[in-house]
Amino acid sequence: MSQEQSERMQSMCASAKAHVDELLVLLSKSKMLSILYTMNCDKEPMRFSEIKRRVNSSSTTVARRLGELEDHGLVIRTAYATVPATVMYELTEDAVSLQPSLESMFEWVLNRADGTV
Amino acid sequence: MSQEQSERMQSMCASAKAHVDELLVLLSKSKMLSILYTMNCDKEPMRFSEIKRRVNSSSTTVARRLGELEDHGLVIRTAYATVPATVMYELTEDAVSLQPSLESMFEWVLNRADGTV
DNA sequence: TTCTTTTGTAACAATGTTGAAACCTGTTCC
DNA sequence: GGAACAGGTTTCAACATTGTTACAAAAGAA
Repeated sequence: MSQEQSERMQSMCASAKAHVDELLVLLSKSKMLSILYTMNCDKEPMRFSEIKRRVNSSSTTVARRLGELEDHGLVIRTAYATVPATVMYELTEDAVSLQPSLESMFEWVLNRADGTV
Repeated sequence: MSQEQSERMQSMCASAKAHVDELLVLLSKSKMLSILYTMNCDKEPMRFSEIKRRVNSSSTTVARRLGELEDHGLVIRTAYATVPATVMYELTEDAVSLQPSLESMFEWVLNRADGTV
């Protein structure tokens, strides 16, 4: 960790620490990293069913995660009045700026998984 | 995500996918990211009590996480026969190679937490 | 002898999380 | 009218996770 970073941690007030914790809890929820990773694959907005299919989880969980991401301003939900319904999800700029870290994290995970096979 | 990366994902066999999932579940456990981040602060081995103090969690949880990390070859535990007991934990090379991603992830989290204060 | 310390573990009650199943909406097709 | 579709929500029972408390070991200090 950088010197600058650890200094920032130490000088943080209680409310900032709470926000850091909140974000870490958010990112640590089940399927959260997979959802973010998946949504960055195609840079385009993605449908609910497509996300669900790719991360291989229940509607309930996917809906919960997407809701949490929306609450935190990390995804934007857009509903179209088609029949049947079409809803698109896309990452906000803030979320996109997290992607490089996430990508190299997945790179590490993929390498590690290869090794264990 | 890189073209290469998404190709790798798609061509993965079931067992590799299971390993990826397992690693993601591991990294998503509570306090896990904090522990890895903290242990990278000082590049030196760290005592149990120091880790516990810094991530602000119960002995039980910290012990569980460190055990899981050890099981996955991400930390090395060394016990010294002092009285009272001294036990040092340090990151393995594999874990150290994850740190750049983790650092930039925390950088993002810190920036985001700053903004919300 | 009893207290103290570090580093845990075991048991357990409380709490949190999950997915399955049922249900809902709105519109088009038969 | 009834089915079908996407995209959910609600409910709920099963399951997972958490922290608290109690305990242990080992040896030096009081």
